[in-house]
Amino acid sequence: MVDIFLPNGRESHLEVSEQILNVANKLFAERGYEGTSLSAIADEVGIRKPSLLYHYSSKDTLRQAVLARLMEHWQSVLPRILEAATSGDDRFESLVGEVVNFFAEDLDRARLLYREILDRPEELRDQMRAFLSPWLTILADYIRNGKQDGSVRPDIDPEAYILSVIQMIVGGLATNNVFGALFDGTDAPIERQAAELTRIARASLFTSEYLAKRYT
Amino acid sequence: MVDIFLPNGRESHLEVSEQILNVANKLFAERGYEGTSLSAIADEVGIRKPSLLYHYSSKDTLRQAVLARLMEHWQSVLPRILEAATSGDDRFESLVGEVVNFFAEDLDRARLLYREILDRPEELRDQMRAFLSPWLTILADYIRNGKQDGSVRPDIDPEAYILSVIQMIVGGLATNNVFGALFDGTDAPIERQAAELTRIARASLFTSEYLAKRYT
DNA sequence: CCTACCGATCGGTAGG
DNA sequence: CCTACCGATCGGTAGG
Repeated sequence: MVDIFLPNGRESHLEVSEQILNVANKLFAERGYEGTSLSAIADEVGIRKPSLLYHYSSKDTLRQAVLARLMEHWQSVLPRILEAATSGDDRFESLVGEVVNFFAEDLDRARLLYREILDRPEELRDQMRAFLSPWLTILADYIRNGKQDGSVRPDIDPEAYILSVIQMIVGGLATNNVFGALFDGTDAPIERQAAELTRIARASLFTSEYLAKRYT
Repeated sequence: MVDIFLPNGRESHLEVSEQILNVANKLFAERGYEGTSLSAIADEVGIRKPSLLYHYSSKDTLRQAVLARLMEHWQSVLPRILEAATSGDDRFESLVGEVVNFFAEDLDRARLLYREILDRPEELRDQMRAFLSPWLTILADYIRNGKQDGSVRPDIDPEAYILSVIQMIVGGLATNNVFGALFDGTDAPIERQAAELTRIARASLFTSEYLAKRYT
């Protein structure tokens, strides 16, 4: 824990093990796990590969640490997200907005998560179950209640809807630099895509009667 | 071009270069480009690595050939898709259905495409522009017309909507084995997810007035 | 935190 | 289509 200028030019006031985590997160997201060497990570941190292996005893250990930190971060914002979903005036916008913000504020989160899903589906399926199931159930029940009182469309498939919307948000942001580049203009495609994602999620959830009452 | 039993047990009646393409497509989709060695591909085909390099002079050449074949295949079904989009009675279902079918009939297509987008965004952005722009323009105009006659929701962002739906379909199918496993039951999650994706796309596009007239 | 080093595997070539 | 082989790089270890 020293304040020095690193070879890469950035001043550091972070523990080395945390710097390693940050660099690994970035490179794994950009180039993938198999496409990133331990030397490349060590270089960008400003240490040698054996020094890296002192902090994380293997490449797989480092990968798990990066993924675990993402999941912990996600869990730390979960209470706020769930509160947004079940109270307040514009709860739907708040809910989707919180999820969008979490991934939009660091697109590498979306890219890393998507890569892990493609690389290790069995492991991620278990992780997603652990970190998503609690509020998947809550939200699905919430949607079913909405069907009863007529605010939610009757032909919706609650679980499939929620998972599709999550996937649409994460995937849409992870691929924003490709799909967003197909827009006419060249300006601010993230906000534009995020806005349309929110609109799609809202319009496909609520009945027009409810929307007319709420949003006019 | 001989009919023999390969070491891997599958009878072959394909040109070797086509077998290589098939195996490479599968392994690139499953493990990624960096996670797949030329030896692994050659082994599964039943030849040696230098023989593979006779057909494709480098690993990158092979990657480009795999991607090119996917794009050509996509272009070959494009006319049918565009026809479905602009004629017939239930044109919307046909359009989305064709896109869903293309990727659902071989999930490795979706996985490969998504991996390429993450691995090489600049290259894929150009490819997507070439293979998507022609009908992105057509469909966007079509949606704008729908705004005029009241069949399409006025607050839609045509380009962002189309690209979001494409991403939702490709991403939803590429990650189906992970997200689909979170459903209650264990049966047929692809059809269930595909059905909900179609519903979301439809409900977020049309006005309720138009849907009431069309689907009752 | 480092230097020095390990066996294994990588993409690719020579030559037939 | 093969065997034999190349330099480079991989993840990881020994030892300080």
